[in-house]
Amino acid sequence: MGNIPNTTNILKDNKLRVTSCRRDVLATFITRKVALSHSDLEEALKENFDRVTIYRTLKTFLDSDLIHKVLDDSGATKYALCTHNRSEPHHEHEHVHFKCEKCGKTNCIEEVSLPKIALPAGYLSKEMSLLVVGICKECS
Amino acid sequence: MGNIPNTTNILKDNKLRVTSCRRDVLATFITRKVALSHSDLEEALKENFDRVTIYRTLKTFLDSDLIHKVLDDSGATKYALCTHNRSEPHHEHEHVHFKCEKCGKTNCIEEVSLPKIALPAGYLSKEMSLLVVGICKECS
DNA sequence: GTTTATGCAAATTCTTTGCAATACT
DNA sequence: AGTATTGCAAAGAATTTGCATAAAC
Repeated sequence: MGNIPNTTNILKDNKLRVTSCRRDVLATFITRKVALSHSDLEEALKENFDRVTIYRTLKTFLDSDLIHKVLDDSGATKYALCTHNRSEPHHEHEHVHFKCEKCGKTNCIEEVSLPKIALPAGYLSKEMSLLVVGICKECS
Repeated sequence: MGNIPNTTNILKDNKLRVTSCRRDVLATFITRKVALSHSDLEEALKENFDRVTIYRTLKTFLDSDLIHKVLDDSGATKYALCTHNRSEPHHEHEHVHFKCEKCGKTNCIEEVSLPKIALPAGYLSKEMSLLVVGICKECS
Protein backbone atom coordinates (compact mmCIF):
# COMPACT_ATOMS: atom_id res chain seq x y z
CA MET A 1 0.00 0.00 0.00
CA GLY A 2 1.14 3.60 0.05
CA ASN A 3 0.62 4.50 -3.55
CA ILE A 4 -2.96 5.57 -3.30
CA PRO A 5 -3.09 9.13 -4.51
CA ASN A 6 -4.12 11.95 -2.24
CA THR A 7 -3.75 10.43 1.17
CA THR A 8 -0.85 12.72 1.94
CA ASN A 9 -2.75 15.73 0.76
CA ILE A 10 -5.88 14.79 2.61
CA LEU A 11 -3.90 14.55 5.82
CA LYS A 12 -2.16 17.85 5.19
CA ASP A 13 -5.43 19.54 4.38
CA ASN A 14 -6.68 18.41 7.74
CA LYS A 15 -3.56 19.65 9.50
CA LEU A 16 -2.55 16.18 10.54
CA ARG A 17 0.97 14.89 10.46
CA VAL A 18 1.58 12.53 7.61
CA THR A 19 2.49 9.10 8.93
CA SER A 20 2.39 5.78 7.19
CA CYS A 21 -0.28 4.39 9.47
CA ARG A 22 -2.57 7.30 8.78
CA ARG A 23 -1.97 7.06 5.06
CA ASP A 24 -2.64 3.33 5.04
CA VAL A 25 -5.81 3.59 7.10
CA LEU A 26 -7.05 6.35 4.83
CA ALA A 27 -6.11 4.34 1.75
CA THR A 28 -8.00 1.34 3.08
CA PHE A 29 -11.14 3.40 3.47
CA ILE A 30 -10.73 4.82 -0.01
CA THR A 31 -10.14 1.54 -1.78
CA ARG A 32 -12.67 -0.60 0.09
CA LYS A 33 -15.49 1.89 -0.23
CA VAL A 34 -17.44 0.35 2.64
CA ALA A 35 -17.72 1.11 6.31
CA LEU A 36 -14.91 -0.50 8.29
CA SER A 37 -14.61 -1.54 11.90
CA HIS A 38 -11.48 -1.36 13.95
CA SER A 39 -11.04 -5.10 13.49
CA ASP A 40 -11.41 -4.85 9.72
CA LEU A 41 -8.54 -2.39 9.74
CA GLU A 42 -6.55 -4.38 12.21
CA GLU A 43 -6.80 -7.42 10.01
CA ALA A 44 -5.84 -5.46 6.94
CA LEU A 45 -2.90 -3.72 8.55
CA LYS A 46 -1.73 -5.81 11.46
CA GLU A 47 1.50 -6.73 9.75
CA ASN A 48 2.40 -3.09 9.68
CA PHE A 49 0.85 -1.39 12.67
CA ASP A 50 -0.09 -1.97 16.22
CA ARG A 51 -3.72 -2.45 17.24
CA VAL A 52 -3.44 0.53 19.57
CA THR A 53 -2.12 2.79 16.86
CA ILE A 54 -5.15 1.96 14.75
CA TYR A 55 -7.46 2.86 17.63
CA ARG A 56 -5.69 6.17 17.99
CA THR A 57 -5.74 6.82 14.28
CA LEU A 58 -9.49 6.29 14.20
CA LYS A 59 -9.93 8.66 17.09
CA THR A 60 -7.79 11.27 15.39
CA PHE A 61 -9.75 10.95 12.18
CA LEU A 62 -13.04 11.24 14.05
CA ASP A 63 -11.85 14.38 15.78
CA SER A 64 -10.86 15.87 12.44
CA ASP A 65 -14.17 14.92 10.87
CA LEU A 66 -12.37 12.85 8.31
CA ILE A 67 -14.48 9.84 9.20
CA HIS A 68 -17.75 9.38 11.01
CA LYS A 69 -19.31 6.57 12.95
CA VAL A 70 -21.70 4.39 11.06
CA LEU A 71 -24.56 2.91 12.99
CA ASP A 72 -24.76 -0.82 12.98
CA ASP A 73 -27.38 -3.23 14.20
CA SER A 74 -24.84 -5.71 15.46
CA GLY A 75 -22.65 -4.41 18.23
CA ALA A 76 -19.73 -3.47 16.02
CA THR A 77 -18.74 0.15 15.62
CA LYS A 78 -17.96 0.95 12.03
CA TYR A 79 -16.55 4.04 10.41
CA ALA A 80 -16.72 5.60 7.00
CA LEU A 81 -15.13 8.51 5.22
CA CYS A 82 -16.93 11.80 5.41
CA THR A 83 -17.64 12.93 1.91
CA HIS A 84 -18.77 16.43 2.64
CA ASN A 85 -17.14 19.31 0.92
CA ARG A 86 -14.53 20.71 3.21
CA SER A 87 -15.30 24.22 2.13
CA GLU A 88 -18.71 23.95 3.71
CA PRO A 89 -19.06 25.12 7.28
CA HIS A 90 -19.34 21.81 9.09
CA HIS A 91 -20.43 18.21 9.04
CA GLU A 92 -23.02 16.53 7.03
CA HIS A 93 -26.19 16.50 9.02
CA GLU A 94 -27.57 13.30 7.69
CA HIS A 95 -26.35 9.89 6.79
CA VAL A 96 -28.06 7.11 4.95
CA HIS A 97 -26.38 3.74 5.22
CA PHE A 98 -27.27 0.37 3.85
CA LYS A 99 -26.23 -2.85 5.49
CA CYS A 100 -26.49 -6.11 3.62
CA GLU A 101 -27.65 -9.05 5.69
CA LYS A 102 -25.87 -11.49 3.43
CA CYS A 103 -22.40 -10.11 2.91
CA GLY A 104 -22.40 -7.94 5.99
CA LYS A 105 -21.07 -4.92 4.14
CA THR A 106 -22.32 -1.48 5.00
CA ASN A 107 -22.03 1.46 2.69
CA CYS A 108 -23.14 5.02 2.48
CA ILE A 109 -25.89 5.76 0.04
CA GLU A 110 -25.16 9.17 -1.34
CA GLU A 111 -27.93 9.14 -3.89
CA VAL A 112 -30.72 9.15 -1.36
CA SER A 113 -31.41 12.00 0.95
CA LEU A 114 -33.65 11.93 3.94
CA PRO A 115 -36.98 13.66 3.71
CA LYS A 116 -37.67 16.18 6.42
CA ILE A 117 -39.40 14.56 9.29
CA ALA A 118 -41.89 16.34 11.50
CA LEU A 119 -40.87 15.66 15.06
CA PRO A 120 -43.27 16.15 17.95
CA ALA A 121 -43.28 19.67 19.34
CA GLY A 122 -40.31 20.59 21.46
CA TYR A 123 -37.79 18.32 19.80
CA LEU A 124 -34.89 19.95 18.03
CA SER A 125 -33.14 17.86 15.43
CA LYS A 126 -29.46 18.34 14.76
CA GLU A 127 -28.41 15.22 12.95
CA MET A 128 -30.07 12.18 11.49
CA SER A 129 -28.85 8.73 10.58
CA LEU A 130 -30.85 6.17 8.74
CA LEU A 131 -29.75 2.58 8.63
CA VAL A 132 -31.47 0.37 6.10
CA VAL A 133 -30.90 -3.34 6.48
CA GLY A 134 -31.61 -5.66 3.58
CA ILE A 135 -29.98 -7.27 0.59
CA CYS A 136 -27.55 -5.36 -1.56
CA LYS A 137 -27.17 -5.23 -5.30
CA GLU A 138 -24.40 -7.81 -5.43
CA CYS A 139 -26.16 -10.32 -3.18
CA SER A 140 -29.66 -10.17 -4.60
CA MET B 1 -39.75 -2.93 42.72
CA GLY B 2 -41.94 -5.87 41.86
CA ASN B 3 -45.31 -4.23 42.04
CA ILE B 4 -45.42 -2.96 38.51
CA PRO B 5 -48.51 -4.44 36.95
CA ASN B 6 -48.33 -6.82 34.07
CA THR B 7 -44.75 -7.93 34.14
CA THR B 8 -45.79 -11.41 35.13
CA ASN B 9 -48.38 -11.56 32.43
CA ILE B 10 -46.08 -10.19 29.80
CA LEU B 11 -43.57 -12.90 30.59
CA LYS B 12 -46.23 -15.59 30.55
CA ASP B 13 -47.61 -14.34 27.28
CA ASN B 14 -44.17 -14.74 25.83
CA LYS B 15 -43.81 -18.23 27.25
CA LEU B 16 -40.98 -17.24 29.50
CA ARG B 17 -40.57 -18.40 33.04
CA VAL B 18 -41.42 -15.75 35.56
CA THR B 19 -38.38 -14.85 37.62
CA SER B 20 -37.72 -11.81 39.71
CA CYS B 21 -34.82 -10.66 37.55
CA ARG B 22 -36.95 -10.77 34.44
CA ARG B 23 -39.78 -8.95 36.15
CA ASP B 24 -37.47 -6.26 37.46
CA VAL B 25 -35.73 -5.73 34.14
CA LEU B 26 -39.08 -5.49 32.43
CA ALA B 27 -40.38 -3.13 35.10
CA THR B 28 -37.32 -0.91 34.65
CA PHE B 29 -37.99 -0.62 30.95
CA ILE B 30 -41.65 0.16 31.60
CA THR B 31 -41.10 2.80 34.24
CA ARG B 32 -38.10 4.56 32.71
CA LYS B 33 -39.62 4.79 29.27
CA VAL B 34 -36.24 5.30 27.60
CA ALA B 35 -33.77 3.02 25.91
CA LEU B 36 -31.48 1.36 28.42
CA SER B 37 -28.02 -0.12 28.13
CA HIS B 38 -26.79 -3.12 29.99
CA SER B 39 -24.92 -0.84 32.34
CA ASP B 40 -28.00 1.26 33.02
CA LEU B 41 -29.74 -1.90 34.12
CA GLU B 42 -26.75 -3.14 36.00
CA GLU B 43 -26.61 0.06 37.96
CA ALA B 44 -30.32 -0.03 38.69
CA LEU B 45 -30.37 -3.66 39.73
CA LYS B 46 -26.90 -4.61 40.86
CA GLU B 47 -27.98 -4.97 44.46
CA ASN B 48 -30.33 -7.66 43.40
CA PHE B 49 -28.89 -9.44 40.42
CA ASP B 50 -25.66 -10.47 38.89
CA ARG B 51 -24.24 -8.65 35.88
CA VAL B 52 -24.25 -11.91 33.96
CA THR B 53 -27.89 -12.60 34.68
CA ILE B 54 -28.78 -9.23 33.24
CA TYR B 55 -26.83 -10.02 30.06
CA ARG B 56 -28.72 -13.27 29.76
CA THR B 57 -32.04 -11.64 30.48
CA LEU B 58 -31.44 -9.13 27.70
CA LYS B 59 -30.57 -11.91 25.31
CA THR B 60 -33.69 -13.83 26.26
CA PHE B 61 -35.85 -10.76 25.76
CA LEU B 62 -34.26 -10.07 22.39
CA ASP B 63 -34.91 -13.64 21.29
CA SER B 64 -38.54 -13.31 22.32
CA ASP B 65 -38.90 -9.97 20.56
CA LEU B 66 -39.83 -8.34 23.81
CA ILE B 67 -37.09 -5.77 23.33
CA HIS B 68 -35.09 -4.59 20.36
CA LYS B 69 -31.70 -3.01 19.94
CA VAL B 70 -31.66 0.74 19.66
CA LEU B 71 -28.95 2.22 17.53
CA ASP B 72 -26.74 4.69 19.23
CA ASP B 73 -24.06 7.03 18.02
CA SER B 74 -21.87 6.42 21.02
CA GLY B 75 -20.57 2.91 21.31
CA ALA B 76 -23.16 1.74 23.82
CA THR B 77 -25.75 -0.82 22.86
CA LYS B 78 -29.13 0.17 24.11
CA TYR B 79 -32.42 -1.66 24.20
CA ALA B 80 -36.04 -0.68 24.29
CA LEU B 81 -39.37 -2.42 24.63
CA CYS B 82 -41.05 -3.53 21.46
CA THR B 83 -44.44 -1.97 21.31
CA HIS B 84 -45.87 -3.88 18.41
CA ASN B 85 -49.13 -5.69 18.76
CA ARG B 86 -48.38 -9.28 19.50
CA SER B 87 -51.28 -10.43 17.38
CA GLU B 88 -49.52 -9.13 14.32
CA PRO B 89 -47.32 -11.55 12.43
CA HIS B 90 -43.89 -10.34 13.40
CA HIS B 91 -41.60 -7.46 14.25
CA GLU B 92 -41.92 -3.86 13.52
CA HIS B 93 -39.91 -3.10 10.46
CA GLU B 94 -39.02 0.40 11.32
CA HIS B 95 -37.85 2.31 14.31
CA VAL B 96 -37.52 5.99 14.90
CA HIS B 97 -35.46 6.97 17.89
CA PHE B 98 -34.47 10.29 19.31
CA LYS B 99 -31.33 10.84 21.29
CA CYS B 100 -30.83 13.99 23.30
CA GLU B 101 -27.32 15.39 23.24
CA LYS B 102 -27.82 17.06 26.59
CA CYS B 103 -29.34 14.46 28.85
CA GLY B 104 -28.18 11.50 26.82
CA LYS B 105 -31.57 9.83 26.90
CA THR B 106 -32.85 7.96 23.91
CA ASN B 107 -36.47 7.19 23.31
CA CYS B 108 -38.67 5.73 20.68
CA ILE B 109 -40.83 8.13 18.80
CA GLU B 110 -44.02 6.30 18.04
CA GLU B 111 -45.79 9.27 16.58
CA VAL B 112 -43.55 9.56 13.58
CA SER B 113 -43.32 6.98 10.89
CA LEU B 114 -40.65 6.75 8.28
CA PRO B 115 -41.55 7.82 4.79
CA LYS B 116 -40.87 5.28 2.09
CA ILE B 117 -37.45 5.82 0.66
CA ALA B 118 -36.52 5.03 -2.89
CA LEU B 119 -33.33 3.02 -2.79
CA PRO B 120 -31.10 2.68 -5.84
CA ALA B 121 -32.03 -0.23 -8.11
CA GLY B 122 -31.07 -3.64 -6.83
CA TYR B 123 -31.30 -2.89 -3.15
CA LEU B 124 -33.92 -4.73 -1.14
CA SER B 125 -34.94 -3.13 2.12
CA LYS B 126 -36.06 -5.29 5.01
CA GLU B 127 -35.81 -3.04 8.01
CA MET B 128 -35.05 0.58 8.71
CA SER B 129 -33.90 2.51 11.76
CA LEU B 130 -33.68 6.22 12.01
CA LEU B 131 -31.75 7.87 14.77
CA VAL B 132 -32.33 11.57 15.25
CA VAL B 133 -29.85 13.34 17.49
CA GLY B 134 -30.73 16.72 18.95
CA ILE B 135 -32.30 18.33 21.98
CA CYS B 136 -35.35 16.84 23.61
CA LYS B 137 -38.46 18.50 24.97
CA GLU B 138 -37.21 18.55 28.56
CA CYS B 139 -33.79 19.97 27.74
CA SER B 140 -34.74 22.67 25.28
C1' DG C 1 15.23 20.88 18.18
C1' DT C 2 10.64 20.57 19.43
C1' DT C 3 6.50 18.41 19.07
C1' DT C 4 3.65 14.57 17.99
C1' DA C 5 2.91 9.62 16.87
C1' DT C 6 4.11 4.89 17.63
C1' DG C 7 4.85 0.36 19.95
C1' DC C 8 4.72 -2.34 23.81
C1' DA C 9 3.01 -3.59 28.30
C1' DA C 10 -0.55 -3.45 31.26
C1' DA C 11 -4.86 -1.84 33.12
C1' DT C 12 -9.96 -1.41 32.38
C1' DT C 13 -14.14 -2.45 30.65
C1' DC C 14 -17.38 -5.35 28.10
C1' DT C 15 -19.25 -9.81 27.04
C1' DT C 16 -19.39 -14.79 27.03
C1' DT C 17 -19.00 -19.60 28.92
C1' DG C 18 -19.05 -23.62 32.33
C1' DC C 19 -20.91 -25.58 36.11
C1' DA C 20 -23.05 -26.45 40.55
C1' DA C 21 -26.85 -24.64 43.32
C1' DT C 22 -31.43 -22.75 43.18
C1' DA C 23 -35.98 -21.53 41.61
C1' DC C 24 -39.92 -22.25 38.45
C1' DT C 25 -43.76 -24.92 36.71
C1' DA D 1 -39.71 -34.33 39.58
C1' DG D 2 -37.95 -32.29 35.74
C1' DT D 3 -36.29 -28.37 33.37
C1' DA D 4 -34.69 -23.75 33.00
C1' DT D 5 -32.42 -19.86 35.41
C1' DT D 6 -29.12 -17.91 38.50
C1' DG D 7 -24.63 -16.74 40.68
C1' DC D 8 -19.96 -17.11 40.83
C1' DA D 9 -15.51 -17.78 38.83
C1' DA D 10 -12.98 -17.39 35.08
C1' DA D 11 -12.00 -16.91 30.16
C1' DG D 12 -11.96 -14.09 26.19
C1' DA D 13 -12.78 -9.57 23.58
C1' DA D 14 -12.64 -4.81 23.05
C1' DT D 15 -10.81 -0.47 24.39
C1' DT D 16 -7.89 2.76 27.00
C1' DT D 17 -3.70 4.59 29.34
C1' DG D 18 1.36 5.39 30.49
C1' DC D 19 5.73 5.83 29.08
C1' DA D 20 10.05 5.41 26.53
C1' DT D 21 11.52 5.34 21.61
C1' DA D 22 11.06 6.92 16.99
C1' DA D 23 9.39 9.80 13.38
C1' DA D 24 7.53 14.23 11.51
C1' DC D 25 7.96 19.08 10.88
